[in-house]
Amino acid sequence: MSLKNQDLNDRSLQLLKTLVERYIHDGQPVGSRVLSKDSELNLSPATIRNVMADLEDLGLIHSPHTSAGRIPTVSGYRLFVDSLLTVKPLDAKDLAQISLGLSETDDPNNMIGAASRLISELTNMAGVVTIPKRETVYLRHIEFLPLSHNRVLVIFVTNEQEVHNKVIHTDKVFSPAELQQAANYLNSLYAGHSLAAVKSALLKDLQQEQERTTQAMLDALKIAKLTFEAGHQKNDYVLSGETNLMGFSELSDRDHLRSLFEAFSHKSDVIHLLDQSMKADGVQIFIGKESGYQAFDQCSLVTSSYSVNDEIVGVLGVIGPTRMAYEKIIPYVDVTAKLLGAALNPKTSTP
Amino acid sequence: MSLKNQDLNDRSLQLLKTLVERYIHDGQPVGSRVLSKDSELNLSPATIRNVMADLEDLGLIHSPHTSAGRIPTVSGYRLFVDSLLTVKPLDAKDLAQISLGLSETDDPNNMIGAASRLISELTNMAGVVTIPKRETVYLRHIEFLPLSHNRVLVIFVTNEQEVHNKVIHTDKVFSPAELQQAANYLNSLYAGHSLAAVKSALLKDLQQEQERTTQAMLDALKIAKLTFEAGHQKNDYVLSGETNLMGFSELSDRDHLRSLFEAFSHKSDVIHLLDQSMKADGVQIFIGKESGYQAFDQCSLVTSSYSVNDEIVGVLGVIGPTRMAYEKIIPYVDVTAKLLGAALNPKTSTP
DNA sequence: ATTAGCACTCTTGATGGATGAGTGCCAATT
DNA sequence: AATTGGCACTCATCCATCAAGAGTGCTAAT
Repeated sequence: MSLKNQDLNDRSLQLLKTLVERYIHDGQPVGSRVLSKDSELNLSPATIRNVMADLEDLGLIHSPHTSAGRIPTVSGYRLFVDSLLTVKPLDAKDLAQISLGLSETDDPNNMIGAASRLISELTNMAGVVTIPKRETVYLRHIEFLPLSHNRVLVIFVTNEQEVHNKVIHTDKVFSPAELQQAANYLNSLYAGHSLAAVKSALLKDLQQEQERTTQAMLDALKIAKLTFEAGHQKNDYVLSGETNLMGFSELSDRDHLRSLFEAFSHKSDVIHLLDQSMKADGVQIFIGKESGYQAFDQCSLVTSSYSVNDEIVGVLGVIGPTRMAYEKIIPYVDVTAKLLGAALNPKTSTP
Repeated sequence: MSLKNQDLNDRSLQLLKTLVERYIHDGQPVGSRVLSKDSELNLSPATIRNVMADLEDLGLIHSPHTSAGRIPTVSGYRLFVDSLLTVKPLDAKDLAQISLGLSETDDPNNMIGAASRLISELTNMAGVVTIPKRETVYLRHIEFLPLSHNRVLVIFVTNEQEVHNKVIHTDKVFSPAELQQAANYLNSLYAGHSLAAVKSALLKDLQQEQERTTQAMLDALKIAKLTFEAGHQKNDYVLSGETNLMGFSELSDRDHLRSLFEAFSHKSDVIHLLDQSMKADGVQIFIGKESGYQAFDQCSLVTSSYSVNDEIVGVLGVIGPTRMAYEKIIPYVDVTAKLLGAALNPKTSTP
């Protein structure tokens, strides 16, 4: 009745491993017979059955019905990926494909898209990459153009080459010359400073300025305040190859598939999930219900954060059915994330 | 044996109409019995059957199998929407919802997204709106920022407030001051001209300039050439509520659904389809295979172009199953397109 | 501790009415 | 000449039954 020895000896683990591998490979519940033949250990099906019963008691596998084989539970998968998995190194061809795919463009935005497409094509699942989000954003340049009435188009550039624009409503109507002057003033004052620094300086300057300087400068500061008061960092991601997910029979349930795609549209759930993996570096894995979101019950998410200049700026990942070839997917994600980080690294000047 | 009178008398048309309406309403093939009760004309099922046989000979309806009722063919639907349909006017609540939804933002891009979302929510199908594409695009302002090496970030504004940016690779390395000077020069020369005019002027000026002016001006023109030589108008659309399509049993076929969503990702097919409706104004309808694209075999597309200042700039549409409530969808699309055009119209100054 | 044997359970697929909806056609009716 | 009632016929759908096969759990033997 009581479990023998340690609850999990090497043999049970070995069997769990081949069971998971086998199930991942052909998607059928695996029974004692096949497992007996598949495993190196020469054991009869009957013995295997005993071990399987133990594994089931531990909640690592379960059988969908009496006369079917066993399939891994979430805990089973977890144990598998954490300690049993033997990762396959990437072959040279794939590596070349990734570097090639990433080197096709200069524009960071296109590069994100390319990475997402690449990882989705390599894995035949859905690829997802978050838009880079830097801790410290430097203001590089700001510019104002008048629109009708009191509306002003603001264009500002952050970091190297990230262009943002928004429309603000000012208290009064400004002439083009006034706006030009304001931009010059603000550029001289704040260019090269971090956005956070600009915001706080702005508040301080606005108070002090009130007493000692010209109306024009005051106006400039007010406009700047309107510009920066709402956060401009878009929390967003690029998704590719969603349609690949329609090919997996395990996600066949119409409603499941629908809620999955709805989650992709709403974005917020996915973003929250990706944000979690942002903290850690290295590959992270959410298996099935571990994600905590209904829609992803039948899915696994393999992610890795990517870094530019040793700062983590985003996450790259793959979404697929729980039953995926983790030993291949993990290196794909790992390498692609690293290469993406490298490709995003602004080229250092070589004189 | 021969068809009586005119091939299609009023009665057959009347019956076709109620048949289509009935089928659209509850999705079941409709038989002679129900049709007999449903239609105003007091005819026995037997008579109806004769008429139905005629309609089938004309290719307007067909039956999926011997003992089922009839369903409309593409031609049947076509005849229905072209001449039989009685369009339902929009009720006030929906109208209010549309205007409200469109008035929530200033930014044209957000407005396109809002329109797409609105039409998809109102119809419970997929909404699609093309990014406005004007015939004549005016250059308003241009600006250069140096990047590393010989790369330059170009920011230019067209029309009222459309901001574009791209990275170009110049022949030589420019200082910030040189770039500033070039921008000033180009702004004074070309601001306010149409992009087409700028492009041709550029070529001419480049030749003439070669003989008579400074190197700086020549450089400026060269940079401008790099900027404008590739088209920048993105041919794109915003899609919403795709997931609604998963709810329709007639699109149930996994592979059909998949190829539909793949078409959405590739975009090119959809764009081509939408471009076709761009030419006509008023509501256009593609039914089933009429679109010419495999993926849309089971779908209908109801579109209307929308205009700003009497110039057609884009298309708004709805994608759903062939069996949709055309009499409701058509006014939805019609009105939303008109209101979108109005909302996009730059506000005229009111002093 | 391992294994052979065996009874048992449960899915899957095939088979075969029974039911009911709907048609097509023919002869009778108006 | 158009309409209608009647009737035989065709199919899809539903449901029950049955056999085959896979896999288990338990027990007794090794």
